[in-house]
Amino acid sequence: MPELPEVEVVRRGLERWTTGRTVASAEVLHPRAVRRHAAGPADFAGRLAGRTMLTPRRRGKYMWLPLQDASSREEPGEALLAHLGMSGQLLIGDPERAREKHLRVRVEFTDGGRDLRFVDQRTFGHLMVCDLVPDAFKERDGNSDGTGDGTVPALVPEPVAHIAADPLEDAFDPEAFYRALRRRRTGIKRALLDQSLISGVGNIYADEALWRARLHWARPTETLTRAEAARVLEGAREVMGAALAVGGTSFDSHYVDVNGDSGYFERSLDAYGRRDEPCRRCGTPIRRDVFMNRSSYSCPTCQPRPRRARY
DNA sequence: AGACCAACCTGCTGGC
DNA sequence: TGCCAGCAGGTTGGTC
Repeated sequence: MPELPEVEVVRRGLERWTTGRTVASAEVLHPRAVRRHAAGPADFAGRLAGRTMLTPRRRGKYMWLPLQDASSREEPGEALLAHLGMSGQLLIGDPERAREKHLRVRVEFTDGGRDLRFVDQRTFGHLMVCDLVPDAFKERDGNSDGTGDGTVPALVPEPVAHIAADPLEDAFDPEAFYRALRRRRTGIKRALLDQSLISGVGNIYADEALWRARLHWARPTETLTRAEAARVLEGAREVMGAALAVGGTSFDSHYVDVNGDSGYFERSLDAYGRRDEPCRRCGTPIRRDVFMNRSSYSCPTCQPRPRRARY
């Protein structure tokens, strides 16, 4: 699914509903949902039982809940890590309600209240319990990413360590991003989707950021000027911030918050999904190109194809 | 090292 | 009606 805004919507819901609650038991209904948990489903469930969930964090499209032993005050060394993939949902609700068709993992709490469910039709998403390791960006601080208490987490889950900061974190370094772009020999959209360069941006918001920056998706990264790179970054920040403010983008019932409610940003999209509809700047019909077996939407007038294109 | 693609899944839609 | 191709917001592991 879900790109940064949609994941952040879910993170905020979890913050409200799971923080400080202790797990009674976890049930894995589909082993593929925890395939990245190397020790297997039983170990996954065993590591959750008796642990207390602390304030959820997020970087890019990953989110995680630090796990504290109920009897301990020590800093958490492990976290429940979640990636929603293409169709994953984390839902909070009455534990007695019917089981969803694609329910993969269910977590019950010692207070007997609302349970936490991982529902995922396509099973590209996953959950795992993993170690927290030092954050490559920890020397930076004072962020305002809206993901917590105003400080960059000193620790991140091991699988998150290899991805870059996301553009809504203060830990994100625009100058390093620009240098990385210039070093690459690829197209700007491919670079935007590369989570090791910038995290949180997916197919929708890449197209939206490029539309705002008036750049074609196949523009070679090594030819970007500093000003153009800044425009893309600013476009990404603005569009993801605006989407977050209205609950994210929901084309269908997959992309919902922890209560199952959809966001409203679809109507504000300027490029994505608007094939043949008029560009909101110049009126030219938006075109759709196939690239990497996925769609790219752009305005032929505002975003002319570069002479030297990179795919 | 960096670039690129196929693979991993289920379900829905549109064309024939 | 059935069947099949195409499409869907992501990441990885492998090849070159």
